[in-house]
Amino acid sequence: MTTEFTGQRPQTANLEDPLYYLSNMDTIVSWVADHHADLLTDRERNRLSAFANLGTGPRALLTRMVMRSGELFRADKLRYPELPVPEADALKLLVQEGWLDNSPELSLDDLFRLFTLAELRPVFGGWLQQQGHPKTLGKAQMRELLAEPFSEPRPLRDWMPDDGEAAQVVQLQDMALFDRIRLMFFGNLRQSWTDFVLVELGVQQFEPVPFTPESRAFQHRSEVDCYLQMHQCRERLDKGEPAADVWPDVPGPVDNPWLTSRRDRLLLELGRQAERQGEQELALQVWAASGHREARLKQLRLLERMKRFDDAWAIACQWQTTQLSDAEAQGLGRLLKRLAPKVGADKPEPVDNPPLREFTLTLPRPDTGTVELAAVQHLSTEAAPVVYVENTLINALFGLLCWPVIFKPIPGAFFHPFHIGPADLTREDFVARRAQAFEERFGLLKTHAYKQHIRDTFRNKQGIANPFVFWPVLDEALLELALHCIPAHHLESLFRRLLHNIKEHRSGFPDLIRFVPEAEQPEQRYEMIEVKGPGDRLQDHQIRWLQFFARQGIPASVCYVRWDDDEASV
DNA sequence: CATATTTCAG
DNA sequence: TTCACACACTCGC
DNA sequence: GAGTGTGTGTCTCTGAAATATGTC
Ligand SMILES: [Mn+2]
Ligand SMILES: [Mn+2]
Repeated sequence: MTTEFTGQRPQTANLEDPLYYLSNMDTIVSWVADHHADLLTDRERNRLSAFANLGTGPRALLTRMVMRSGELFRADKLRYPELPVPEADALKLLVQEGWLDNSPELSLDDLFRLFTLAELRPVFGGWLQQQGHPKTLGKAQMRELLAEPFSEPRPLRDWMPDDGEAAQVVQLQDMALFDRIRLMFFGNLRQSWTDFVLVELGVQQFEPVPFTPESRAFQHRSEVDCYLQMHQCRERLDKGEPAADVWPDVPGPVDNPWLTSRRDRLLLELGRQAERQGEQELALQVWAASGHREARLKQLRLLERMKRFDDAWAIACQWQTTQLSDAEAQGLGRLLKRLAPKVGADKPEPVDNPPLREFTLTLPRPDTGTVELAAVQHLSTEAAPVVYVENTLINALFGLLCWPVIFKPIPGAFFHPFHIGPADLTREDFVARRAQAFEERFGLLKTHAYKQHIRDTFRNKQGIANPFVFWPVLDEALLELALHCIPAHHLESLFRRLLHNIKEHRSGFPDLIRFVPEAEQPEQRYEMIEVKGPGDRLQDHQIRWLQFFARQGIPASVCYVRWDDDEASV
């Protein structure tokens, strides 16, 4: 049986093939070798071709190990009856060919991951007893006590000299290469070999978007390196390594907008940790280097707290002259208001924000369930049903109407069969590259044809992944209510604002929507309601949507809930 | 011995 | 191994 | 009011096996 991919796209292997995982691995390896060879070093190319030339048994066993977690394995825990050769033979060959190291140095942590408590007790029991510790320690406590005196890594034989038949431990030698090809294939490190299986099981369905074999996530090796290096930095931060130690290893500015925004996010997080670790100057420096909105605001707030008002004022004024998103304008506005008196400048003109409709409900405290559900319970009637939809409804209507635009086969947007959405969805030029196509979909909103398009898409694309459609919360009844009650020109307003900044505007919608199908005024057939429990308050992006609703005449309000047994707040 | 958590497989 | 949201705590006015 | 940090549900599914941990 051939394991080559057939045709234009990588294929998922049938699960009745006991070596289905090997078939999938071969598919990825040959796809990368065919389409990304110029992004590989000579050594990497040779390694991949050596892999392809391994016998079925060793290749399958190596693949199993690559798919499992970690790089260290006990030979006695590798049991795969589907292999055509004994595991021991396959292992021996993999060691010979340099894919595995059969006597790796093991740290104490490695040892504790590889062996069970019962296996470790005989090894360290004596030593621990000599130190006066009880013999019944748990694994974590044992490791804690041993960490200091046994900090030196050593081979397994030196850890367990008494155990004549101690299990063999092997270490995978080229995990970095397998991660690299996975990254080049998927364009991210979040997806993996398991995507093939989930598709085959039918758990996940993807829109089949045609793409040319030249389509790929990376054009230059330096981009792959940059991605991998930033990923490492992120992992080190997550592990708790000091920001000052990680900062020197963050790649410098790049001219690729996608990698730039990933770098901006990394620097935002690095700055947060720096500040938490008391490194204020480092935080300022890192945030200054990040183009992320939140990084800029944090830089300014920190300067403010350090009483460097003139520095902050200068940066803020400079920033204000650029094109600001709603969120930026909101955050910057608050800062300027506070900074102005400190530097003796005139108070900035107050923005006149539209008033928001508000009302208060006093409800019995529910013994179970959230405040939103309590509000639904109270507000929902036969004639005016209320549904808890948050972001899902408007996003879904948009995703269904604009389905063909979202999955338009634009160069570079799709490059493997497992895309939830186009790779450039949150990039600056996403809409510009599809402007005409979006206008055509919006044109449908003026013709009443849109309802049928949305219904048809709902039925035809059922279950297929779409970045805007969360299928489990949608049903025919909800869809029909929404189509009946929300006027087309309201939908157009909502969708246009959504498109104006997808990343910032796809969330922040009110919790509830109330439908009043029989209302006479077509524009009064629904209302969106944000529920706020005691102690909760509107978030910035919720406020921005609510203000937008108010300006557009879209019915919305804020419902403040009080519990009727709560004396204090009466 | 019962229960929670982690890992793996498909 | 993220994202969106609620909730809890702090500070200065 | 504003900023910050934390917890929670959810993330792409389901079931089984291994093992850590707590209680008796
Ligand atoms: Mn909510
Ligand atoms: Mn709410």
